[in-house]
Amino acid sequence: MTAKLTQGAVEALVNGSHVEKLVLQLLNIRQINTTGVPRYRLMMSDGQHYLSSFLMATQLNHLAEEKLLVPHCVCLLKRMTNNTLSDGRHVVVVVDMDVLKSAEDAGGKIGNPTSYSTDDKLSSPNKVSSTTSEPSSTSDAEVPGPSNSKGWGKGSTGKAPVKTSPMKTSPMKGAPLKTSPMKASPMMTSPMKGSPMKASPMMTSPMKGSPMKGSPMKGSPMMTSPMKGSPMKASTSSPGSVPKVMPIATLNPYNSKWTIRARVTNKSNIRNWSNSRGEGKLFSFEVVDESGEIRITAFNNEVDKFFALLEQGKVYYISKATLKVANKQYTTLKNDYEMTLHAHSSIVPCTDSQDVPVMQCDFVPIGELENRDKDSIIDIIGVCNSAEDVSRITTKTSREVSKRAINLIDTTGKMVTVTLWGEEAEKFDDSGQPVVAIKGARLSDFRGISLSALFSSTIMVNPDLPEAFRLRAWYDREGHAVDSQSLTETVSVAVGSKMNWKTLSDVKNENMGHREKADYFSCVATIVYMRKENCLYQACPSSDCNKKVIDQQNGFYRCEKCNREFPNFKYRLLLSANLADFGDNQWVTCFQETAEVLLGRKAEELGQLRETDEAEFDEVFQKANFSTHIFKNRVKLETYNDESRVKVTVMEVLPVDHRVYSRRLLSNIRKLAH
DNA sequence: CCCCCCCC
Repeated sequence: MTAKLTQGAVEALVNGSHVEKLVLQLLNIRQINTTGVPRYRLMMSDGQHYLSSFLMATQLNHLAEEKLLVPHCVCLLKRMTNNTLSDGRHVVVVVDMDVLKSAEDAGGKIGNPTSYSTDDKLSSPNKVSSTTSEPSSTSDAEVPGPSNSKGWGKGSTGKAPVKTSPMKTSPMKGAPLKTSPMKASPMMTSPMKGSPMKASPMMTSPMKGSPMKGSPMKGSPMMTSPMKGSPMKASTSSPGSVPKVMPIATLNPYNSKWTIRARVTNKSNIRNWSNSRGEGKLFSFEVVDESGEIRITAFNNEVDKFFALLEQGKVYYISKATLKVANKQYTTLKNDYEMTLHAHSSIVPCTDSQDVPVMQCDFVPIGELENRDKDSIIDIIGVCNSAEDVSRITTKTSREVSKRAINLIDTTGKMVTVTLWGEEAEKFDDSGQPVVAIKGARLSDFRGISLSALFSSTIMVNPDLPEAFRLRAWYDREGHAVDSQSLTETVSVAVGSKMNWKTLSDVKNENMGHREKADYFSCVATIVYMRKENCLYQACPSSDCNKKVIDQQNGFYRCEKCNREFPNFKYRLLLSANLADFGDNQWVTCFQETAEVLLGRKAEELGQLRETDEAEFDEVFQKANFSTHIFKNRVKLETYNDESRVKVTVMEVLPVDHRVYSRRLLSNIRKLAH
């Protein structure tokens, strides 16, 4: 049986129609880069036409790596971004896709598709007949390169000659694409309504714009794979030519004949300096293109010449500046070099600039900050759901500076506080819960985990980035209702103020619970034993009664408290557990809610499990054992039959990683232990 | 040629 392909799909894509859920047959797959994260280009057929300009988003690479995507398999394309390049060509970025039918099951090529490659509209050096039974992709050996590199394939690459075998790889990496934002936007998954900002002409590259299913915070291919050995590199070496636009990533101090076309992402104020070596004024700015980023500094005369010309967010042709090795101590940009302008430097505004990316960010999900090193420089994006008012503080060097702490949340359910300084603090407006992206913030361990903006940080409010659109949609849909757990301690965190931290030996040494009223304490401890045999009991099914029922052995259960018999009962948990910390251990009692948290299962589930699958029932306990939590406890001396002993009841169980106070406690415990 | 990155 042959699979049914979506007829006319290729034509619809080429015409820019909004299409979804296409069933297409893979005719060819090819890796288009040799280094970095692999990127695959697909040739797909709808049975009538084939098109080779499908680019697979990297999160689908596993399909290729698991050898599921082999020629003739039938695919369901669930999500795409359809990009029309400025020269009319199309690139369809496949964002989500399933393999419906293996190549084997599909039983060969379906129909006799002919080429519908839009590339054919252009003169192509390696045009291939569309009637070949095994179409090769050589008519478009490359994903289109940036800007003025219109040539396909032959002669357009630097290191490797273009071969004509269908599976050849090219040296191009993270190929930048031109895009028409208006064409791409209807296929964006994020609703444009209630978007962080009106769509601006400064659209990011389509790859950057590809929604990353499952991992919205993963960096885009652009961010992770700086373009090296791009076609543009070779183009500059053609003899007698004027300096061609070069990718920033290819600049080095040994070649002075270049022009870059780049967007200003961060422009400093003019600053004066004075030291033993002299005095003067300077400002610096950062620029980005598809390939990378670089910092540029202007001194004295160049300050006068260029400061007013350069505007943040605008694109310029820049040439004739001095490249020198960047001092990594002072820069957070991903470039080994930086630039200094001199008397002959040229900076010219560029008007056709929409293909130059806005910024290269590699956002770290807030929930992942805990795994990053203190003082590391990271990019962060989140919804600012609350913010402090601006305040003035005096630094250790007696300078006055404004500061404002803002709280960011994201889909990880975590919140982090970021401190903004100076002008950024003063002008920040948190109204409307804006999406805030910060490039180059520093991770601090102050109050647990917090972030601080630096002079070099770029703060973007409601940036025109796909991550921002996704966050906006998430926040408006559900995020606003999420009670995010803060990684940063705040005085207002109730849980912090209520915590009466004790080690288990403290509890004994201080005779806690011996007074008339119960004592409460919190500890970080590990479960070392649970009495699973008696952890469940059959309780009265009436909603507000948890009394143990007596099995009448006739299908009825009697509750003495309610003085009634019921045909059913409910399971309740009453779990005895032994907790240990580094110095001591303690038996505690966990009732229903806390036991459910520790075991990760509902009482009813566990009851069923015990009846039906004892092995899995045991597994639940195996899994929970030796887990470490924060326990909030009540301790009280209780007397049975003239025998007194301290009884500890767990009131609440909190995950260790969620509560910053535990970090402090854990650190104290570590100190004590040594 | 600068290189400050703050405060609770």
